[in-house]
Amino acid sequence: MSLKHAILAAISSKPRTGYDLGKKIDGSIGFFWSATHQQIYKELKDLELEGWVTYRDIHQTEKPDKKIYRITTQGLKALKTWIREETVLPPTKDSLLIKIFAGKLVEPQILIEVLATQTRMRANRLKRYLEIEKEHFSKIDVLPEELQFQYLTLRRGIISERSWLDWAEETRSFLERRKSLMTTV
Amino acid sequence: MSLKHAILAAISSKPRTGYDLGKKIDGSIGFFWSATHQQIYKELKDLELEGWVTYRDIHQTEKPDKKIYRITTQGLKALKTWIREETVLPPTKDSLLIKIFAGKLVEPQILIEVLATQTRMRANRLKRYLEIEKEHFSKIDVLPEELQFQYLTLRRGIISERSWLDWAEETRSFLERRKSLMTTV
DNA sequence: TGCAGCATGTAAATAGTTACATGATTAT
DNA sequence: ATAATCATGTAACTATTTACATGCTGCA
Repeated sequence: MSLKHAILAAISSKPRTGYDLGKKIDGSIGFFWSATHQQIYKELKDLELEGWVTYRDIHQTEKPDKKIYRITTQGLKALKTWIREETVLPPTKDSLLIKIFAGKLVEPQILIEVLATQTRMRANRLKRYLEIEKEHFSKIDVLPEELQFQYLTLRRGIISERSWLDWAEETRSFLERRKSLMTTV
Repeated sequence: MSLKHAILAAISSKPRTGYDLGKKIDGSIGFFWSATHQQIYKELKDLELEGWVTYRDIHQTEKPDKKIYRITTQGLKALKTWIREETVLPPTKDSLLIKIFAGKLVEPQILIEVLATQTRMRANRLKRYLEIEKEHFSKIDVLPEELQFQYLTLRRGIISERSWLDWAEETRSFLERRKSLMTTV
């Protein structure tokens, strides 16, 4: 699929190690793709065989040696070509929605708790995103070009978490209403 | 993963064929899980071996024979148990965001077009959702219980498509600004 | 002493996609 | 004639997850 391209995009602005890519923090791959380190190492190996990336071995004494990967001219070309190709809508896969859908099978309180836990996680994520926005992207028009694009992907995260929380509030109030209906009858 | 549970949830309210589940229209599996028919047929077979669903062969003369699957008592129990278990946040995987992230590699016009195409698709999806809302869920409080829960998942779809479109507008205006900057200089 | 962070991987299993296959009916 | 709809599947491949593995450094 496009883990390949996610990696290419992430190292196109700045060479990185597989370990860095796996950490998913900062303005890297994490905003748009999730992958385990095992998968990333494998993909980097494949990308190297394909000639789309190269790496340099860095020997370290205090820490394990590492490989810094950079994109090649061919890799850059492949990435640019891919950008012009058709973009599919990401598939929907959300197990919380399965639970909500089947919600009448359990007591309202159960769903309220499930939703509350997810809300906490989403709210934390939003908070993290807003901190990144404040720290790194407050003066958007004087930012280097590639950071401006990275900011657009961060904005996607912020907007989408906010709207998730809106839905959660709507849903919570429905569940609370239902709960009180069931206990008063 | 949870295709199993998505199927259980979908047939818990009403027995269905694999074909029905694969169509993803209406108030079924499509709001929260996407899967090809091949995968669904395989999963149904596994679910049957596990004793979580049973099916009846329906012989038809005008159309191919079919199997109607229904959830078993064990299946229902398994589904209820699963609802109480920890819910993970769905992984982010959006190839459009990869393209935006690497946006400075191509001319602004390219990205504008890529975004416009996705916007059209998302707007259509939203329109479809709003039509379903109007047709099936306008009088929410007199709806049978399970439909109320289905409506919550539809609301998720509506809210999330709307917020996507908000972000797209923000992004489009950024790209247009950038485009005009590049052509005037 | 024990755990977190750095850094890289192999192996096995599960999940998901793509290609191929069949065959009747109904609508254009 | 051609395509779409109904309906179910197998086979091959690719993508992803989970479990296991190593070893050093610095901190509590």
